[in-house]
Amino acid sequence: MKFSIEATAPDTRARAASFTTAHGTVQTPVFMPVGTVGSVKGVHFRELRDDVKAQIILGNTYHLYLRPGLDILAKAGGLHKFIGWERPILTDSGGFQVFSLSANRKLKEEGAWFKSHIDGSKHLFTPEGVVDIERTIGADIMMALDECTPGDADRAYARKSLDLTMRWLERGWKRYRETEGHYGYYQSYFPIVQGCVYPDMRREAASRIAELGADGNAIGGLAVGEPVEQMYEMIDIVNEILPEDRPRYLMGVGTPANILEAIDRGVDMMDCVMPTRNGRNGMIFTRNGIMNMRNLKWADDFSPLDEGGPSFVDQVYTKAYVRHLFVSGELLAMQIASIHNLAFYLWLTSEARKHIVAGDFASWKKEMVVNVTRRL
RNA sequence: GGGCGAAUACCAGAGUGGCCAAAUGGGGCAGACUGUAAAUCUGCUGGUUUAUACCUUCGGUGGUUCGAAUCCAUCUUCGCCCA
Repeated sequence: MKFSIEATAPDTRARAASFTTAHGTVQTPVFMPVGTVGSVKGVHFRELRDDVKAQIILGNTYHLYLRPGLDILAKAGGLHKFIGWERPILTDSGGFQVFSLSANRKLKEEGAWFKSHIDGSKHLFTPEGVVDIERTIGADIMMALDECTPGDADRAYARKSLDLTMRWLERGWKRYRETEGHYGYYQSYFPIVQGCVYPDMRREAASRIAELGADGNAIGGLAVGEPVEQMYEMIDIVNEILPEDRPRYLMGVGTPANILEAIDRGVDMMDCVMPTRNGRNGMIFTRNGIMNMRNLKWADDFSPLDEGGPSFVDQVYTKAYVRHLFVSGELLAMQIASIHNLAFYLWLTSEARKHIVAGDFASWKKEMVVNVTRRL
């Protein structure tokens, strides 16, 4: 994977860069829409590409493995062909499901046993097996299998969890190095720094991962219950160590303000379900603040959803109409909100990039964090 | 003209002497959501700025009773049936 830095912002770790995969080049900082089961919920690819301007999207190994299953994905020629998305795809390993489906899984040295949420069947996810699955999916960026440690874990648990994640990483990395893509193109493999909220563990994990020399490196296990200031502290600590000449991916984060703070601390890639999930639930993020579209106050507000916003839905639809759609439970409400929020997130990261290049990122960020946090 | 039945909070609809400010559903209002088991979940929804507290409510009026949404009388309205 080719990674090149075009500019760095003074007094911060923020940088404008780009990396190139077999399915194209991605300009960073970048927000990556989440398409767990091979679909960014409610958003057509034409909208995703032309309106949202998504450069790369996520898929999920656990979900895709269960459905449609590897046979179908292999027959289709990989996920890109199956879903009709020609740009880069990153797959999460199932490590987050170790966290979010904790009631339905059991961790062993060999790997993570899951009880399928669909039919109750049992499945073993090993670090090696996950590489194999991600090879079959054909993701441009494959994530290592990890345990996403809860943010409130005590030291003892975090220690045990990190050690397991690191042992899994060695195994997954080995399998990655011994195998090749099934479809004739190169795939990257990103390790994930864990260590909960403990600086020493984070440093240790980051150091060991830095030595691996992977195409890019990820920070996981954040925004999972710990205070936001602790999250920022961990990002700082880890990014001090992770190599500067490789993309850094902060997994699963976050709010618009989180994203700006992460970029400030040297993060290049981010993903989160927030713009789509919260969008479906009526929340609209804008550069002027956050709106709950179900609120009565929008009932007769006929101004555009987000005047001057980056998406066509921002100009075409009024707040009053979008509120009406949400209150009425219309599908269109969720589509509009998802398109808007994703377009806003992508706008936010591309705007951050512009200001990094222009050299005024720090002041722009400071003001923008206040704006995007406001409740309208 | 006669007979029967029904009237409960924004709506629908339980409740048939005290545990009823009144089930449940809908609607309404607000909140949550961070590598998606989420078009989901949680609160509130008579008034008193807080309430395990008080006040006002179950078509109207008048009774019975220590106590009535619940029993009695009567009126009103609506529905069904017979003329």
